[in-house]
Amino acid sequence: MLDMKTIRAEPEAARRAVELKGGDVDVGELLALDEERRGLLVRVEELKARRNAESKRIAERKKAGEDAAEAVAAMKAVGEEIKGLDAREAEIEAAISERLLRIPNVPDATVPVGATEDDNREERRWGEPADASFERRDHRALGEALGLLDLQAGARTSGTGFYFLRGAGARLERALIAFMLDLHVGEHGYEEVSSPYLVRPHCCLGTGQLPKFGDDMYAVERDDLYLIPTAEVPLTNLFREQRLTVDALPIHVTGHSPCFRREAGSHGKDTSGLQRLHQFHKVELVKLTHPDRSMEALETLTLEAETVLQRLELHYRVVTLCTGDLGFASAKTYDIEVWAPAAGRFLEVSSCSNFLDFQARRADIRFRDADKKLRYVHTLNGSGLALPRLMIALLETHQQPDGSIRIPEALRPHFGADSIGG
RNA sequence: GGAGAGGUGGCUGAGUGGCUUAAAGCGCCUGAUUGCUAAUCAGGUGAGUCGUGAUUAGCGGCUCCCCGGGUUCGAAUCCCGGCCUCUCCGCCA
Repeated sequence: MLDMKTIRAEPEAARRAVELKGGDVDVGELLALDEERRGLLVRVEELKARRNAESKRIAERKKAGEDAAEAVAAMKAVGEEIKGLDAREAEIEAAISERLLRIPNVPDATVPVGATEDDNREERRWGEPADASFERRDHRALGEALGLLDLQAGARTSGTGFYFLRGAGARLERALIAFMLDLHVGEHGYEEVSSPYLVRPHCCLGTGQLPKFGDDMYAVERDDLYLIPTAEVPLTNLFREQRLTVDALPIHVTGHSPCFRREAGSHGKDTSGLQRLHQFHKVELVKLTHPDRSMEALETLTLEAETVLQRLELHYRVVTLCTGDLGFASAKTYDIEVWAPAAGRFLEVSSCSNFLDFQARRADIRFRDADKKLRYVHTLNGSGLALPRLMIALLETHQQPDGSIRIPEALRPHFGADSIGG
């Protein structure tokens, strides 16, 4: 969340964030509430100062054996007045924080202004689209022909949006997860973390899924837990309420988890096959950095995610999300989109974001800087990468004219073979 | 699920209504001293917020001892409710 002091000093930034990201908070009203609260504070704190001083005098007088009944009665009245003002102040404060939690993060100055994904800015492309020397089958046809994928069975057990992988399909998923984790741990210096998949509500508040996006998550109401929509939630909250030392930064953690998403309201759009699912696997990258270094950390984070695609010999591009497409908590986001030859389009496999101190403020993650001051860290995360769409691209790109799938060199040690169906 | 114990600053840990302005220790910072990455001594060292002020200073107030209520002139301390942690038992992959 944004700091009330910052909003007070620069209300235009908050207004801009609300407007560009389609928020529903009235910043003017928020400022008025803040004004009222501060006025109230001045009054009530003055009363409390009087009460404190007078109570001390009462204690002294009682010790000296003097009568203090009159002062006690007067302070009783002051106490009542304080109670009333305190209650009013608490009400206003609750109204303020409710609004603060719903104000989105301010887009970074380098983020293109725009409404939809059409306004995103392409930064670069890597590799070439697969050659068109033969008719490419899509991942559904390939998955069916090779016995890798069973969507009908997923629908029967759990509904649409769930899938079974079988045989080499399941093995491919496992190999990709292991490959990515080994890459990030071995070459990019991340600590591997295995985390809970169910979390308490305050964790979702910390990373920004709550209060605005509760409908997007599966809730286990009986136990007041949410199924994680991404490992970002536990991996970031691993550090909640921590006081880190400056030399502990940057912190790099990676982990694999299933991700659960209700995808409410997104039916019918690009949902074919493995494109959009209620449950999928993902390897996540999370960084905590010094505030001065988060923007450069976003660049390396994105490159680290890109490395996965390069090693897997997959064509991709990187785009900067425009203001309207930018997530609630993010100040700047790069999407990595992999080319799916049969689908004939780029599929998002990673979203790399810098949240600045937006999440750190909510989750209360601070560090002691060189000057001994406590400051909020900056948090970043990115997929490294999401499995189903990665598998779509891999199957469709590396299919051979004979119907088999070539396993890219880098993946073979983990997969244990150089092709599927070859 | 049952029984018990407990939640106090960066950490350990005292504190059963006003002498707490939270002891002491550790850690950290500054200085002194000793001819050498150590020892000793002295001093300092929490967070949030409001006001004032101001090149991020300084000064003053208020709040904060898990959270929320209550009692009281006054609560870390007493009462009620909740959350969490630990130990043992039970159950269990």
